[in-house]
Amino acid sequence: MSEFDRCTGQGYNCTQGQRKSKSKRGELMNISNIIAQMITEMLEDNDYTDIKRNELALSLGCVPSQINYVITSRFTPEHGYIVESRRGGGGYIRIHRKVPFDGDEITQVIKSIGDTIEEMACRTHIKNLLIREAITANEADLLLNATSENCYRELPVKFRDTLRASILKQLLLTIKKVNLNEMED
Amino acid sequence: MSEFDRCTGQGYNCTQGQRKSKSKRGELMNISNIIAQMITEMLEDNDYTDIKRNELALSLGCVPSQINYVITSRFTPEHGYIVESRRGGGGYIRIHRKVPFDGDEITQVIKSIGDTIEEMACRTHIKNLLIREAITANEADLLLNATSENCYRELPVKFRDTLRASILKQLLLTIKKVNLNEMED
DNA sequence: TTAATATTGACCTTTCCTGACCTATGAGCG
DNA sequence: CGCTCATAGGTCAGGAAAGGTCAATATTAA
Repeated sequence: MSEFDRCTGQGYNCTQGQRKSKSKRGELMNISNIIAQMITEMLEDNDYTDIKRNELALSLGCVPSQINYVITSRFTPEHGYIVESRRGGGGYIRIHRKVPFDGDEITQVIKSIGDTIEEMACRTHIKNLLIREAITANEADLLLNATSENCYRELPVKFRDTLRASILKQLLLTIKKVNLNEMED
Repeated sequence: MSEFDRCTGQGYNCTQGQRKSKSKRGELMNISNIIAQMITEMLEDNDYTDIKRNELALSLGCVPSQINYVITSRFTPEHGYIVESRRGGGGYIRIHRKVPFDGDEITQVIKSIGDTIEEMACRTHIKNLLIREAITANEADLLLNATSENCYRELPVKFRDTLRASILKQLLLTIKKVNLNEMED
């Protein structure tokens, strides 16, 4: 079972205040899973959901930073989510509906990229996507430039492949989302 | 806190986006946003609009200086606005919608970006380019995501703004090139 | 036991809101 | 004309209201 699969279960089961009960599928219902499920449910019928970090933490009886933990560990681009936020009065965390991961080329590439990727491997992925017409020539051009070693000159070598992977995944997910939106029109 | 208290999350109330709402993101309506929206609406049909600071503040139930706050934080030249004002009897604040310059806007932005740029300044540039129709909504989306702090998490803080600047410039160049190619078709 | 996950709290940054005090303009008066 | 005062808008520092980061610890899974 992948890490991702763990937070897609049915309704959470936290009846009698037992700190760690198990749901039907046997997932440990710790607070992180409960938070993840709440968010997942909120996203069922909406393009995005805004959460108020402090309020949610209060209502769940956890510290606010745990919300961040859940988001950074389970609502990542690899999982198909795009997250934005604002601080200050009236701040929020906005989580966009999961971009469906249905086995298309873009998804496969995103999933296959680990935490790091070299420039060459990156180019290969992009060219493949172009050949298979999963992305347009313009999109390929953007991706190639955004992940080109050129951009990373200022950065110590050891960070380059990490950043490249991160940006590539984020951009691919955005392209996919944009494509889906256009198909709906 | 008792163990029991931990599982009381169901009642949590959040604001949610409309499914398939493409136009406006549901902005949180604090007073600053209301003021900003009022000004924006007043500018929809006019090149400029005059506001009376004290009157407006009174009618909105906020202190006059909050009007200044909104103007200096959201109606800056970077956002595409020019503001003038007069004090004394019959004073006013006049907000102009900036006349689009006819040169190449993308180039101007690239030039204005130094070696580093923060996420917020970056967003402002991108939104401004979008407003001026120098880039498309999809391109803006890509740019926003490629420069989102999310991508740079793994990097030591000191490199983030440098890399962001580098990537933003590179992407803008690519977009510009693509635009030129398309004009030739 | 060891590695991965989860939880917590101290401290930080951004955004919003407020009020005290400052500056400019114009009208009226001596 | 020059002074004064009422009527505007301007500035700034401080506090409040959010969310973010990080590293230490605790718990669970392998």
